[in-house]
Amino acid sequence: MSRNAGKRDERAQKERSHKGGGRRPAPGKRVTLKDLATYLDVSVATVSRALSGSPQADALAPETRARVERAADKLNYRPNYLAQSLRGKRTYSVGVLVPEISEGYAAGVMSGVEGCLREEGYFYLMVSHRSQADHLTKSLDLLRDRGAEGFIVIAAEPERSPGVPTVVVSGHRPMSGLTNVVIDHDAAARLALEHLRALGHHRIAFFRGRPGNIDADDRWRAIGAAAESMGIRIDSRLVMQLQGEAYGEAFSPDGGYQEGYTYGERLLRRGVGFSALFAFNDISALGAMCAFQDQGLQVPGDVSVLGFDDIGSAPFHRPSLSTIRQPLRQMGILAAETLMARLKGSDVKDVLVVQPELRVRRSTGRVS
Amino acid sequence: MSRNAGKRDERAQKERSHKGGGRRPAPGKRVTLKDLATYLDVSVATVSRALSGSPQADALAPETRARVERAADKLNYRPNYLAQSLRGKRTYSVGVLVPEISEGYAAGVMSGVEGCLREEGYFYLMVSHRSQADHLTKSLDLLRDRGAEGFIVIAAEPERSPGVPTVVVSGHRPMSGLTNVVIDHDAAARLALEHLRALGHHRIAFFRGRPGNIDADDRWRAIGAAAESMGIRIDSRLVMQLQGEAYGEAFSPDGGYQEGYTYGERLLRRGVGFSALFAFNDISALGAMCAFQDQGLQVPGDVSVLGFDDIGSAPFHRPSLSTIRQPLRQMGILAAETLMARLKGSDVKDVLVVQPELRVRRSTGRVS
DNA sequence: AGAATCGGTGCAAACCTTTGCATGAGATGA
DNA sequence: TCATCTCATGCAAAGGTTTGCACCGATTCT
Repeated sequence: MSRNAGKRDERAQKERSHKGGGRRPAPGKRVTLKDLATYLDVSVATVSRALSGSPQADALAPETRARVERAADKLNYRPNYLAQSLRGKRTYSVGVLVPEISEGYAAGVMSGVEGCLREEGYFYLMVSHRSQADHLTKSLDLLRDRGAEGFIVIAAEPERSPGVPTVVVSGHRPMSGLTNVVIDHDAAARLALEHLRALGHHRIAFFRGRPGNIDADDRWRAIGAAAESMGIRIDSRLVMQLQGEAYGEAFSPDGGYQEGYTYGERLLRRGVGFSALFAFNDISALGAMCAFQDQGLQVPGDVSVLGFDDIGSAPFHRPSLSTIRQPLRQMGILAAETLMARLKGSDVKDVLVVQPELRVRRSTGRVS
Repeated sequence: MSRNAGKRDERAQKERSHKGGGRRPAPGKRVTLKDLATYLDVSVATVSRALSGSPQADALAPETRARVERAADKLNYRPNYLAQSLRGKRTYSVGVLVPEISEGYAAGVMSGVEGCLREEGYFYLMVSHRSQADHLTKSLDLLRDRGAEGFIVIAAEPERSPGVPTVVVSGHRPMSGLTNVVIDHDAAARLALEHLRALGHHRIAFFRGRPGNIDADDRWRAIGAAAESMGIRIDSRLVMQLQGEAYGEAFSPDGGYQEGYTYGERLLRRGVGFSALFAFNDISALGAMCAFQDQGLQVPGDVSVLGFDDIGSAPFHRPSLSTIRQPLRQMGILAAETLMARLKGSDVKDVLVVQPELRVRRSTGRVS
């Protein structure tokens, strides 16, 4: 059983002809360092060092190293990730928490996150929190148990600081060891209201985000502030509070459109005049736009509609949708980069603000 | 150093008052089985068994078990996933390969996959393959190294059988140890063409899927077969081949709309008359619809447009889009369930066929 | 009373890798 | 020729868990 030393020549021959001397491992199983070691008749330590690429490798005889590399290649050795991580205490994976996997906002952000993480050699475990706080908390624990070195949380706010570096996209609540990436809501509100005012709108209707939504309150506050500073009066009868049942048992991605449609109709039925609607997001804006059109109104002739987000289909509705663009992908990139920096121990800002942009299309027009 | 037996009473007292006797582990580090064992003055084996929930646990004295459970609770023990997996050779995670994370088709399927996997206690590692075969192959290897017990591949086809149970959504190529979930393309083609013929359309234009698309060839074949059997002639001048640069360096989710728009215009410029368009998917259909409208045509008065997929916004365009519905979410559920079954060793079908549905809305109408 | 049985625990190996320290052989210098 | 140094490699522990087997004391049967 014990390794017998001083068999260099014989061993070398074995390797060349590999006629079962240092017998090849059983076919089904994965090749381990030990397999390689017995095959080459060296110690596992040597094999590990040869393959590690670490400074330790330089201490080895170049020839040995080459032999090991050849063998590893030939036997198709693949390091055991679990063992490596267990030993090294690194997993190179992070957890990503999204509201719902097929949700537009999250998907946009993720398109940025994904590329960045991959470049850094990180993998991610994804879980949807469905905008439920307890769900989120539990998932964070589960993922940390699972070795997540950090988190990116999208459109939700952790109750308490997770034990590891974390970036929250659209987070507002400051917390230690955590970075919030937020859009400048005040700028967004100003952009929107100034655009509408420039077109002559005074009586503006609003869709407020549903209560659980992470952006809802802040944005609404910003709208209030901007309106006040611009001398625009907000008529509470023209403010519709979205409910967003979308995350219930039977989530359906088109729920948002339907809700916009419903609230659009309801708005008209109130009989309070308005010439423009500033919706909470594009989806509800588009739903409302359909409702208006179905009631025989012209958009933007009779009523202008302004969305928020700038989803992919916005230019391809008729009329095309004017909206406040959120640079979702860029926010994702920013989040991922920041998390990587945090993981490397660089210290980073506690809050990163990105700027919205006004996209003027055809759904907003001069008041008639 | 060796554990001294026969200290029951003393030990019990320690536990109650835990005045540092079985000293609590250092605060910063995670609590391990060993910590628990020294704290309680039993062996790690016992602690493991008490917490394992396995049949072994029944062999323990109920009192011991309760003591361990209390302690685990008090010290907030969390099992080390890496160690468990290393030992047990189970990781309870699977790999999911999507074309692009924010892509509509994949997102729809994922919404089904996600819920099912979570219920079974599985996590998933997601990677996007960007429709590139080499990318896919490498990712499969990487994920397998990472402990993925199985794969769900969406909208791509592995070159060779991955070593582990796999389900391919929209896969066509049969392979050992692999299940394909496909839509019934023949039924879809018949549904579409019969609908259009019933409305009096004879001259029908088509968008073919871009070359790399996994469904493109099969669907086109099915369309050809259906047309032939129905005596409908396909004019090659009315067939546009989408290119789908969407997955290039600068992927943008709205690329598909733009492409549909472009090809819609091009179709008109050819000057070959047609009364209906059957597009490869909803996105390109909607793009084309905009192009037609911008050229002053009425949809469906002058030309009918039929999509494929039934994306969430389809009912909320004007006119609302008639389309062949693909039950994406259901396909995702099916895929996940099948993978779970495979992992449990049940034997499952090699191919699962789901049925498309015709959704008649307002973009298709009687030929004038 | 002695033997067989059984219930409750502990020991130690195994999973695979990494790495500090030790060891051995050969080379160099005095 | 012997001590010293260097270079290449091996030993063994550690990381945390699970589990087959062995063990010990107590009960039960004859």
